Amino acid sequence: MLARMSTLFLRTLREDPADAEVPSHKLLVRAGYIRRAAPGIYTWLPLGLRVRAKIEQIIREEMDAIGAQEVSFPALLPREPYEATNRWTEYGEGIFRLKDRKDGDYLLGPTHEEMFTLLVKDLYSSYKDLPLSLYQIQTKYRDEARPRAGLLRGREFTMKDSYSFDVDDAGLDVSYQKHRDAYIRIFDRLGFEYAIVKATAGAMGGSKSEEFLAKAAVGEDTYVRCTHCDYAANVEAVQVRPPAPQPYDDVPAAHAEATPGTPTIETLVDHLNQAFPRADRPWTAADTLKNVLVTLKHPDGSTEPLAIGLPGDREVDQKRLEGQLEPIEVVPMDEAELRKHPGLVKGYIGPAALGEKSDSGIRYLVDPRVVEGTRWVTGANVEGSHVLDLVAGRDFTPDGTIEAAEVRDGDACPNCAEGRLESAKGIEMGHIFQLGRKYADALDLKVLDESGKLVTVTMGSYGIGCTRAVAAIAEGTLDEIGLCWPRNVAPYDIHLVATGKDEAVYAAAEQLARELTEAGVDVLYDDRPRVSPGVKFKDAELIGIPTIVTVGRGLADGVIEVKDRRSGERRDVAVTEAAAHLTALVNA
RNA sequence: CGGGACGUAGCGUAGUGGCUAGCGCGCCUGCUUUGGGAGCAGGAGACCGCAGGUUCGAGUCCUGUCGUCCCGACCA
Repeated sequence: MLARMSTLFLRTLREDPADAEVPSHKLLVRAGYIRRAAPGIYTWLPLGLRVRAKIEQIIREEMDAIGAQEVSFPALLPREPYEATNRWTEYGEGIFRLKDRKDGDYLLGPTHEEMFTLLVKDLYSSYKDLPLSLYQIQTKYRDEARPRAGLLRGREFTMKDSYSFDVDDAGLDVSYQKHRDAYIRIFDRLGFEYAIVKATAGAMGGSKSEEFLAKAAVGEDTYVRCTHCDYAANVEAVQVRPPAPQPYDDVPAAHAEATPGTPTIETLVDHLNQAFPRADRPWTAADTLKNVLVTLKHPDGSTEPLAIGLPGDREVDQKRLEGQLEPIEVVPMDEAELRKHPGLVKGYIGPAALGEKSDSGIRYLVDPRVVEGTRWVTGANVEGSHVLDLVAGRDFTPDGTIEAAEVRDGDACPNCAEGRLESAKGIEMGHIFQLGRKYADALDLKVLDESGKLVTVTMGSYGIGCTRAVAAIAEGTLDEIGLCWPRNVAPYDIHLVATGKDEAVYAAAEQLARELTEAGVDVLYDDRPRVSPGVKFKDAELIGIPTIVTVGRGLADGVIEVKDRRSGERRDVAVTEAAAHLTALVNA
């Protein structure tokens, strides 16, 4: 494949677009890969389309290699399948809905679990047909509240989504592992740094789930990894390891004390240290039990109050909380709602007024660190009063535990004894789930087993954001002067620049381009006759093809210049050797 | 949905209520130039986001609306 800059549909921009903030977004627009068409919706220009196609091809090859078969569903979908799984409602405003001329409901597919499930149900009915893995690379639509960072979070994007179908859990484990292995090969080939982390299942439902995160400062996901073992998890999925129950025989009975003017943890700790100083160590926020009230909003519109008890030195992490409650939304309880529970005194709420068996009847869940025997200072449910020496399991019993507290750097690793957690940001590039039987149940996908009995199929779901991958790879590889593609995804193998106005230069460059193309090397040839060398070099660096070859003043000495875009290293190569040298370089 | 910033030519921008809305990049024509975003000369290109309003007069002031970016909320 040979493309000529003189005719390529491309216009590079000298300045950053004003509406872009993230480096990959700026450069993809400046270098002429994409153009914004609408909020979160992009037009793909020739260069961008080639990168996307290369990424998709790598994904395709690795999916085919594990025996997954490619299909293609429509993007425009009827309402009914999504009704059966309740996602027409659960997805809320996140999906684009439309009507046909007969007033029938349609949607632009945000994901295709239902369609795959129904297709398999249509065609297969025996355990002998399984296992089966199907995939598609297709455009998805999600009406994001806030599209951002160019391609990183768009409202239209392409995704490879695949689904496995197995007759039992052991089979699902195998299918999951095959996909996991394929993903590792895919992301290795795509050429960027990533981490595999434990994840929550989110709106997809299901149990076991892992994410592939590209390491990036602009990433929207925060994950932690252990300094000691190989534990890694999205913060949403971190499960705190509860400490052992503590003996409390020598703890005095709980006693309420006057703590006037202490509605916040900070004021309370100050007061404790002044009024009730301890001999061994000062009071800290970690000695207090903070009770936070939230309102749960169910997809059907109903609401429910929830109280969360956690150590006073930790904030509630709403993402973590919602990750476990999905599709329920969580909002802080407002004043009006709080007033409906007269037993609750803002700033002085304590466990005595909480719990399903209490007067308030509000479900009370605590952080896993609040184990039996731990002693706390907490609200006495009276203005200006707190209870000291309140012992979990002795003086109060919560309705259960919940992972709602923020995860912090330095927290103990849930997996090993020694390790500490440290956090980093990442871009979610891939997500694999064991869905289990959620969709098969809802849509009645069953097969006959060996004994002629109907069994529900168990499924896995596996996604890779292709358009997001374009941005994430760009983000992870770019430098101060432009894009800098890994060889496997670069739009062309060689950027060939002819400088000057000497006819011989263009003739030599033309011949080299031809030789390379015949050897199967993709060449972007800058043949623009009246453009100055500086412009050509800047454009080449901006566009970011890994090898830049210049035919110019060296030609008189029989050499061309070969420059590595990333390292900037350059070397002269004899014209006569050039085609062979470059072909070997590209295929290395 | 809340907070902030902002909408002027393809891109980046200037513009105390007052002449024909200015500049740079890019684009077109001609001549010169050709190893680091060239020079000179001449051109084309803008219902100043949209809709109302105030005013003798609005890019400029007011109201509304749409849209963009950032932070938060939300979300593979």
